[in-house]
Formats: sequence, C-alpha cells, structure tokens
Amino acid sequence: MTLRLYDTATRAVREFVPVTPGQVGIYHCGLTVQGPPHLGHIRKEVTFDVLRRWFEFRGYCVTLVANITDIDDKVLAKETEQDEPWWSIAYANERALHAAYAALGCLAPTYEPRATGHIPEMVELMAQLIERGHAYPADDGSGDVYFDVRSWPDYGALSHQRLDDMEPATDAAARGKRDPRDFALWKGHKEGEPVTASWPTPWGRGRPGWHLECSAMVGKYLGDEFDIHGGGLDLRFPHHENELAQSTAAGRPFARYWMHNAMLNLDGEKMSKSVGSPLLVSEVVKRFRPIDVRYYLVAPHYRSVIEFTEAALQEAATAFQRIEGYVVRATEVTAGVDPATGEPDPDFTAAMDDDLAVPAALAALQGSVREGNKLLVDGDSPALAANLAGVRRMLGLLGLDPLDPGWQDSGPDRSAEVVDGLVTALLDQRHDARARRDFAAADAIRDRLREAGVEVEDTPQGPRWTVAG
RNA sequence: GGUGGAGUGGCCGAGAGGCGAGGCAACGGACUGCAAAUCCGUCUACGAGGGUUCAAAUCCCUUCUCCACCUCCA
Repeated sequence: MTLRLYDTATRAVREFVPVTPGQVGIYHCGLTVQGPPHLGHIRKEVTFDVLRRWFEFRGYCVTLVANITDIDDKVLAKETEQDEPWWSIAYANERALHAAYAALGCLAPTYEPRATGHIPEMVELMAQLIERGHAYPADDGSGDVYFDVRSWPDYGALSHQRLDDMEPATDAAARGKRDPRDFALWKGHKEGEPVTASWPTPWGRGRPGWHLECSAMVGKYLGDEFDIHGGGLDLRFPHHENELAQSTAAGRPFARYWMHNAMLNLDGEKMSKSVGSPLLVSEVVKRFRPIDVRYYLVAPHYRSVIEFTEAALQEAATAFQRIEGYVVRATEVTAGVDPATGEPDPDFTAAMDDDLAVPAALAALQGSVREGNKLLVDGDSPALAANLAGVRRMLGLLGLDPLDPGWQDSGPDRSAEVVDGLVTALLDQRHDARARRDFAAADAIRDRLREAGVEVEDTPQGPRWTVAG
C-alpha cells in the first residue's frame, strides 16, 4: 500500500517516495504575523496537521517545519497603525497563532523558525545567487537586491505561467529593476523605517523581502532537497514560485512535492479580502466547540473550497456529535479502551492513502460507528471494545478523538448556567411546597441543597442562594 | 490578456464512463411509559444546450455563472 499525494507542480497525483526512506521532511508556510489568525489560516494548519498524523501512522519519522514571518511590509505598517513596536505586534500575533493551534488540536511543529532569526542564512543565499548571476543589487543605491527572473529559464514552472504573459508589477519602474517581474530578495532600509527592522549586509542595511526567508530556513532545517512544501493555494504564486526559483537557481534541488490547500471563502470571496475578517479563531471558538470547528475544517477535501456559512458549521457540529455520542456511550459501557490498539477500517486507510481523501475516510468511519451502535445494544463485548478502539484510532488520525485530553475543558463552560437552572428548579419546587404549607418537603429540599453545597436564604424579595464555601 | 479551479438532491459534501459515497434535514417503521439516542427503510442529483458511446455526473464541443492567482495573502 502506497501513499499518493497530489503535487501542484506536476498537477498529478503521485506516489510518495521520500528522499530518505522512512523519513519525511515537510515545510509549510506558517503565517506572516501581522494579525491574529482566522479560520482560513487555521484550515491550512489543520490540513498539514492531518497530513503529519497520517505520515506518522504510516510509520514515517516526520520533521515538520512551519515558519513565522515576523518582518515584512505589513508588519511594519501595523507599527504605524497601532503605535506599538513591530516586534511586539509580531510576537503578540505569534502567540495568538499558537493559541489557535492549541485550541484546534494541532500538534506543535517540530520547529517554527522566525525570519528575523535567520538573516545570516539569507545573506548567504543572496551571495550565492549574485555569484551565480541570478540576482543583483539595485543600481539606484537603494540597497534592494533583486532576483533576475530573465536569468532563470524555469521561472514560472510551479504555477505554469510564461513570463511574457504575466502582468508586470505596477511599482517596478521606479525601483531599479532590470525586469518589472524581478522580485525583491532584500529591501534596503528606508528613511523613516525603524532601525530595529534592518540588518547589515554586504549591500547595505535592510530587511528580507517576503520570499527569501523560506528558502533560507527550509534549507537550514530540511536540507537542499526535501520532501514536501506546502501552504495555501494563494501562495503558489508568487511566493512559492519565487522560493522555487531562488532555491533552485542557487543549486538546491528543493521540494519534491508541492501541496496546496484550497481557500476558505466568506460571502463568495477569500476571507482575507473580507473587511475585518470576522472569523477570527478566537471569536469562533466562543460560539462553537473547538472540536466541532475542527471537524468542519477537516471534513471536506483539503483541495476543495469551503464556502463558510454559520449553518454549515452548525450542521458539521451536529454530524460530529453523532460520532462523539457513540464514542462516549461505548466508553461508558466498556470502561474505556486504548485507541492505540485500534485498527482503522481498511476503507479508511485506503481513502487516506489516496491524497488524504478525508470525505471517503469519514464515510468508512461512519460505517464503523453504525456497527458500533449496533454492538452497543448488547452491552460490553470484545467486538464492541475493538470497534471503539478502531473508531477512536481513526478519529485520532484526524485529530478528532473527543476523549483526547487536549479537548477536555475546551469550549464554552456552561456549567454555571446549568447549576443556576437546577437550583432554580428546586427552589420552585420548594416554593410550591411552602405554598401548600408542606414545610417538611420544603425543608427537605433546602437540606438537599445544603448537602450539595448550596446555601439558601429567604429574603423579602424571594429566596437567594450562594455556593457555600 | 495569461494560468488554474468550481457549479451534484431541501442543505453540506464525495465521486471522474456502467454497479447511484457519506452526513444533516424530512418522512415511514422498530425500540421507548413519553422523549432522546440508536437501528432499519424511503425520497430528492449532477448549471444549460448539443455530441460520442451499448452505457455519460464522468469524455468531446458550445454556452452561462462563480472563485482563485498573475509580486499584500493561508
């Protein structure tokens, strides 16, 4: 049984063959930490989290690297906007990103390098490119360094575009570029920009262009040739195209497979274009349980666009709760099983091997749940325990095992409301008992409440209660 | 202008020439004191128009609508 993955570069599903047998190196573009993450960002995270879990299930030793781009134009723009140092803004958003990972059950990457921590590696890469004739410092003395796209015949290979068909950048003319499509490896420090956002290079002080950091960091941590490079489909061009060009032009074979997840749209367009991006992860998890949100993001194929609607998310939650209901009931009956001993359904495994066909895998899972529910009628049995372990194993591979400790206490805690409702119900009964002068019954209710830790006092405005203690 | 992707039943969402994924909802039945949950069953499909084929959601042509990217993007 082999694992097949869709490779954006060749536009085909290809059998996965690792650079090093038994190991897989995955790099996916984390985030430019210019704002807190929304549901679209976290969809990418969840996609690669599932990929990673599947590789581990398949016996691979996974090295997962996701970058943090903590310096770029947008981060600097926020400094002015928010009147706060750029590095403080970047760090705050990085922590928000980590909180979102944790909330939605994404395992931590093996490493998460920051762009600002890898300036020497970038300078080294630029020097290689200049030496090989694929990059040049701008003639205008700005300190910018550009990649020379005309010097690299393969430019456009990833996105299958011809250089001459591309729309030229509108800002190119004034910036000392040899060709309008040349992209900045490095941006010279400009008057008015914070000095903290500049680093020395042989070509003057400046800061990374957007693409250079990924090539530098992936090379450092995964090597010149590695297995999978991923990210959102919107990164394919220019970001990944440029990474590919600058890395290969420097003599590095680079990624063997390119994987891109589709966008999550809101009101018919990409979320990042929506004003204010209302679907911040931190907001959504106030209204929906994180595990339900994860199910919603995992359930469609990763290469299908998700049109976000509240109703669809609600429906996903209902669908997941059916699965969860079985897991909880079966666990009560069997006194628990170790999911690590569970066997996934063969259809589940086959689906996942086929470019992570989660929808088909979920169909297999639903079948197992149905079988389990039938077994549940007869109470505990070895068959039920085996089924439960299998279901939990499959759920775990999607990061959706509801009994995983990571999900405990996640989501809105409604217990205070529930306690209030229960106490009120009892106080109503006590009121009725007093109204019919059945003081023995009324006192019995008050005593039961006191035993449970609730003190009741009668006041002219009616009874009030407090949690004793 | 260039490069891709999508349009499937009330809804979500797979599939990519034959044997109609799956879920949610609805309806019928079983179970239940009543519910809930669960199980069994039923129903509704492939944007439009042509064509190829014994057979088309799937291939071809025409057409409509939508989305992404073309140097800010996950």
